[in-house]
Amino acid sequence: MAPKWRELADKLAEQIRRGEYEPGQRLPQIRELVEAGEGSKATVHAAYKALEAEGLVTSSRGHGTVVRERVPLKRLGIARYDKAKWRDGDEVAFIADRVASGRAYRRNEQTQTVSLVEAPSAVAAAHGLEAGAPVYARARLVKEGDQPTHSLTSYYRPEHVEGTRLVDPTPGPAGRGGGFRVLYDAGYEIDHMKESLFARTPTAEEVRMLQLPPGEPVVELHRTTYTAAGTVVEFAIGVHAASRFAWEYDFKVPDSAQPQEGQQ
Amino acid sequence: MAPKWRELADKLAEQIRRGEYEPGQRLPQIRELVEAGEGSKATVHAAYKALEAEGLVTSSRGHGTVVRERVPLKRLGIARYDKAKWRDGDEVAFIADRVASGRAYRRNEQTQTVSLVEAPSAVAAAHGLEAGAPVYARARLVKEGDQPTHSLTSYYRPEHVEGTRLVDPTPGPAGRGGGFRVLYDAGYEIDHMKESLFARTPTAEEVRMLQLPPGEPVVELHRTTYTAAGTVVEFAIGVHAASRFAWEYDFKVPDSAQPQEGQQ
DNA sequence: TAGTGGTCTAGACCACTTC
DNA sequence: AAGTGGTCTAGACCACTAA
Repeated sequence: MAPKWRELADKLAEQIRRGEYEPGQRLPQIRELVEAGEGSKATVHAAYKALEAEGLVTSSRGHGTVVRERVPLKRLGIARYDKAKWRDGDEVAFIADRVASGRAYRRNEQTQTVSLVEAPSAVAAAHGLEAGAPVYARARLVKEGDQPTHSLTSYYRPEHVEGTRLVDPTPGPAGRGGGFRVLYDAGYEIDHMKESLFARTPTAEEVRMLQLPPGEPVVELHRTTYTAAGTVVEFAIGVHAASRFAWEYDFKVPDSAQPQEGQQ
Repeated sequence: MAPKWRELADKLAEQIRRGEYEPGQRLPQIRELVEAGEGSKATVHAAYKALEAEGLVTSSRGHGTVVRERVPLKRLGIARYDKAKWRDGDEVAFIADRVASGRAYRRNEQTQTVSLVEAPSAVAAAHGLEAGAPVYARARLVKEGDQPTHSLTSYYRPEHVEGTRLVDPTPGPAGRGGGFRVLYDAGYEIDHMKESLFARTPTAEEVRMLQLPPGEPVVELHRTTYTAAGTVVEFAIGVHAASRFAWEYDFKVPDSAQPQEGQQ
């Protein structure tokens, strides 16, 4: 026998899925359900909290508990890194995702801080440095309108970026073409990348910064960018609200018994 | 001012991170903290529940609340699909991950059911069929020892697999080489793939089936497999416990102004 | 100011594990 | 049987939102 709060949550979830409560609509007030005999206030509250953790509703004091909109995922393919965008065009590289998906660019949708820090171990490993070696960290919080969608922190070796716009701590994108363009102009043309992804529950700090609904997981993306010579010129860590993105990769089925073939 | 339960949870989380409580060790009993003046039982319980949702501890009745082990992520690269493994070798394709990471193969670590179903919309879209068209669904639950790690359901078009071992509903891997080998023998050699990933909170059913700790997210993987001619021969949906996997992809930075180059 | 969800208490009782 | 976390109640009070 499931606990009472679980049964109530399941009942409400079922009603939401059947469309009896539509996105944007309010669920019954907690006190109403208490009077209707669904349990004490704490019990009903536990059920509402479960629904919130499962991403079905959001609650706010003074307003009520409303059914969440189901926003379609933004699909991120590797085309967002197309050299033509940042090398030849006017686009700012790290808003390429948005451009690719047809959203308008608005100013000040990104805040940025640049600082010289001691490399955390993952960063040091990617750059082939010892832990604690000095690296430049360029952290930005990317928003879509008022809504933060992800944070992205790039780490650079000082000898690659000192004297460039990248270490100029002016808010906003690093000028035309963004960070990849700056590296290109400095003689470091990016050539290939490795992306590594995993999901986890957010820290309390991330919940605050990304304005995550309770229970929403995050996807952490580690991106290592190499020149043709194999030098790592950027290692970036992104933290994304899970419900807003999907990642897509195309590749040939490898065959270690055959020479490498062209990329899909 | 954060709620009392949040402050207590943060205090304990900090102690865990500092190593004052080591993995496997018990946290203080709820009643102890109540007596120590940390709040009422409900308050302390709320803090413990938050720690559990954040993946730091697991609680069980009669036993206590223990700090979780931090198991290293299994890294999944595309090498796990290497043709040499399933075409030439003895390995069963869908245990290739395990073999690659040095784990022994044990029998009966996989249950399997095969059935003819009406294609859900995502499946129909991938195969270029109309929703509701008949497809074979081969569902398995992959375990490592007693611990389920992910479920994987493959969808095939009937004309590709009828008469093969794939539609023989015997539990266990589909014989030497697994599903890709069966398709190969039937004249459908796989050539390239598309993988699409996103994270979400699990359904109640998935929590049960994958034995997920409360609050643990899942990663859903959609894998589309093509022949060289571009025919989709398999579309698979995997549901993975988030804390156990990371995915890795290598790729060239695309350049739409240049001809395609070799794959990294 | 009225109405909403959120927190907190004190205590009873339940369900599971371990001995 | 003893000890653990989990559920539940009844009610007080707090914090935020909207009219």
